[in-house]
Amino acid sequence: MNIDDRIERRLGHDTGAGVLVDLDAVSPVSHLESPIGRGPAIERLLDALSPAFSGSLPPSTYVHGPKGSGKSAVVAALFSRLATHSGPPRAIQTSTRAVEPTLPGFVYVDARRASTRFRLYHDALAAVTDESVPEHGIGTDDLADSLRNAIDTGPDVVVAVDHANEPETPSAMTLVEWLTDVSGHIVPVCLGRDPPDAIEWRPDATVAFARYRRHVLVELLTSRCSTGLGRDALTHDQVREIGEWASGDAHDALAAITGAAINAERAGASTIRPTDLDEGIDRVPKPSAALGRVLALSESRRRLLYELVSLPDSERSSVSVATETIASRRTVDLSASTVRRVLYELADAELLDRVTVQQSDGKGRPPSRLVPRFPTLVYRELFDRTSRFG
DNA sequence: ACCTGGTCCCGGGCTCGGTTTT
DNA sequence: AAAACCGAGCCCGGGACCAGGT
Repeated sequence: MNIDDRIERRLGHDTGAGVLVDLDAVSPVSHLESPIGRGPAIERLLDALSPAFSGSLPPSTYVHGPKGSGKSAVVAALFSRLATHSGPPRAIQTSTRAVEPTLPGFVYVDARRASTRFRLYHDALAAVTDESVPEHGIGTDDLADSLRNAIDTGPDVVVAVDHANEPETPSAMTLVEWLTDVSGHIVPVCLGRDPPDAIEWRPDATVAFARYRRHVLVELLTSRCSTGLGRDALTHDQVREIGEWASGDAHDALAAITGAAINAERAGASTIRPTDLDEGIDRVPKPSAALGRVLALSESRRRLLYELVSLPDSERSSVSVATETIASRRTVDLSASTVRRVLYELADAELLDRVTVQQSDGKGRPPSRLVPRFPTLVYRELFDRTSRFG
């Protein structure tokens, strides 16, 4: 038993009696195999894809709706299930008897991790072949050729690309062009927050997601808490309070609950106390960026944000002060000038807010305070947990 | 005029798969 | 077969320049 395990045990992580039993079960960044309360939306998606079940190609489709409305959860779960029903990869294709019409392949990729042509082709190819795909050292066009070969020799492929039109991801239009440039046998399905008339791309079909209705969100939260938290860690009234506060955004609601549970856990409490809940809610800014966006950043940027949210307010009072202290940290190996540039980039990407302070000491343009725009408590915990293993 | 904060851009170097040479 | 080399994408560093204040 190593030291971390011992500490974990003292923290009650593996006793089963703790407040936070399974972080993944309540975390806003993990999705269930069977999403809760989105039956009608799943039906509408299946309606749109229905030509695939009778042997023809489904239309290109744009799935849209606000943050935390279940788009990713539903499409990821649905595509992963559909993939098990579509014909197995080419090798066995010839020996299978076609009892039912051959379904196209179904592939889900996340534009947050595949924001360049190279990465998009890489992830799509990795999903349709068993062979390993090089991460570096090969040209984008070579990768496109490999993808074309893989697709044109088998059944058509429906590729869902999640998180289009975010600050650090390409537009749906661009993603679709990248895919259709490779092969005419790819049907694109894009997911995004912008309404259909606000984007350039003209899909054949659209599927809209609405915010969770209050009682559906409460049902969702109750279900996830039942597996993720200790028994009676959260009262029904508390769940309702969160549901009320989150106004239909499952991401924010789960982030608040997870934060509250982390807080209670650290304090050694046996249930989530009102102060824990307040703290959990307090550490989810509104509006909040999706935690998944932060986690998709490169290692160096995640490290930088971790250091930033760990700073006391006084050291975040201006970009230059924050730059100086972060750059001097031993765990950060970026130069001060890069830290500064990245902080401005993150603010531009709306992961940080720059709040200009009006204090007239000194000359020059007044500095601005940096305020994180994502769930900081949960972020710190997730960062701590993942960085524990090298 | 002067100062500091903020934006934008690009050259260079790093890593790593593929290719050529030894 | 091994080693040297090449070129791909991507990240870092930093400088030029613009914006907004005294």
